[in-house]
Amino acid sequence: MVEDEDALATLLDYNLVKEGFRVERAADGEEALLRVTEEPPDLVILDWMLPKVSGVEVCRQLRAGVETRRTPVLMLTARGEEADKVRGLETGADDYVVKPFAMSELVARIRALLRRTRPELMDEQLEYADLLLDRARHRVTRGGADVHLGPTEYRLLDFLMQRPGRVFSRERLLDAVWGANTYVEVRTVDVHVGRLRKALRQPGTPDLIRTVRSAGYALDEEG
Amino acid sequence: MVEDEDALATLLDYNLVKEGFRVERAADGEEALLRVTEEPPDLVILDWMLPKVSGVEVCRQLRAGVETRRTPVLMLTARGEEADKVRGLETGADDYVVKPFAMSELVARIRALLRRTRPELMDEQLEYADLLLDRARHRVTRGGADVHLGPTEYRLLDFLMQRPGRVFSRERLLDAVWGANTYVEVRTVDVHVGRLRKALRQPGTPDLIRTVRSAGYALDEEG
DNA sequence: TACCCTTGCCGCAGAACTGCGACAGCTAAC
DNA sequence: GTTAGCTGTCGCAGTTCTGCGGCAAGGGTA
Repeated sequence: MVEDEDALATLLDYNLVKEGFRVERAADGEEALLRVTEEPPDLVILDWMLPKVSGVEVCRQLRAGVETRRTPVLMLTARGEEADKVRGLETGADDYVVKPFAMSELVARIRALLRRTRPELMDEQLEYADLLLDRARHRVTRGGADVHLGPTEYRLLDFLMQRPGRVFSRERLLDAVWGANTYVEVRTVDVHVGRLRKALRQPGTPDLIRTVRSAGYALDEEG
Repeated sequence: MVEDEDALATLLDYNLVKEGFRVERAADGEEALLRVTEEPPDLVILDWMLPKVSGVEVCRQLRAGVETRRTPVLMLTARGEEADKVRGLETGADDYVVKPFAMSELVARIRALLRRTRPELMDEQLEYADLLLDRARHRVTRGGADVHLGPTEYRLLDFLMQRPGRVFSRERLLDAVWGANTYVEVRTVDVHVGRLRKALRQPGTPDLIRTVRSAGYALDEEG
């Protein structure tokens, strides 16, 4: 999200996180361009009016970059404020929302955009080994058998299943699963990993969570 | 990092270390120039305003030195404080950040700069001979076979693989792998090199670590 | 060849790290 | 108001990892 107005940024962040998105904010166009190459996001929400580098310019540069060419961009504009131009989408944005807007509309448009451009992100099902996580039904099964998880364990597993094999530090997991601004003891991650393990445990099947000493955890067989 | 203000220096140190960087601090320009030739860093963070020798002058001298000519420099400036000059980059800095800044921006810029100048430092995978170190997965394989390493051996190998063939003194390895401010017996390096050797050892394959008598060790096939 | 410096490696005690059970506070539903 | 289900912490125990002393072997030199 590229938004210079703090109040709106906070509001967006709060609501999007609630909707299950992970949000990174840049306060101006310059920072945005930098961070985008640093860690390419799945979608960019871009305010039209920005300090330093305008939203339009940011968009243009995103379209010019090899890495970022296909990153979907959703523009935020004030009513009347060049709305027609944006409507023409000559800026290269994939969609736009006119301020003030209903949060539900924004979320709907984000979802639509992601579904169009990155269908795999919106997958209703995540799969790894004999694990299956059904987002729509909010259900997890292992080898066909139902697995009951608490909300936190569910989110933890969802996150791990997005990038199997990759090791995440406890801090990273806290950010991703608990949210960036939560004050929670780091070791708590251990406990929830433990609970997840226990819930997934079935006789004769291997532990799918690998502990990497002094580094973190990964969804991965064989340790 | 060259920064005279203790509070800021501490803050930077804390955050950069948290991001996985190794940080050395010099409190003024004179000390900076001394330390830089002594042990060339991968990147220099340089405050514009410094006692004794100004940041600009330090930068100029860095550019003049043979060893340090290509070292990336990131300048810290206060708003307005000659910001335009810096922007023009006539100082020779590769990038700059205006105080006050968000830590995330600084980190992003550091990463971007390093990726540009020293891509091998940021690689996700390091490779040498039949050795493969996957940073994301935190896994090491030799000839396809998994190798189990303790945390220290892992870091040691990571460091050696960044510059294969180059010889590092025990002191240098202590700094790089254990951290700058650790009090550890120098000979301890021997022990960990030994353990690393043992872990990497496989029947029929050569020892990839070369001992250079009275100098140190290198990742290198015996020659 | 004899001597001195350097390195490899073994074994150990202490430190560090992780898994797990226990527990109290909290929330939401009944 | 009660209860069942979750959460976040703590403390403990078991395991792994570390750093170091010591000694023998290896290398280089006079």
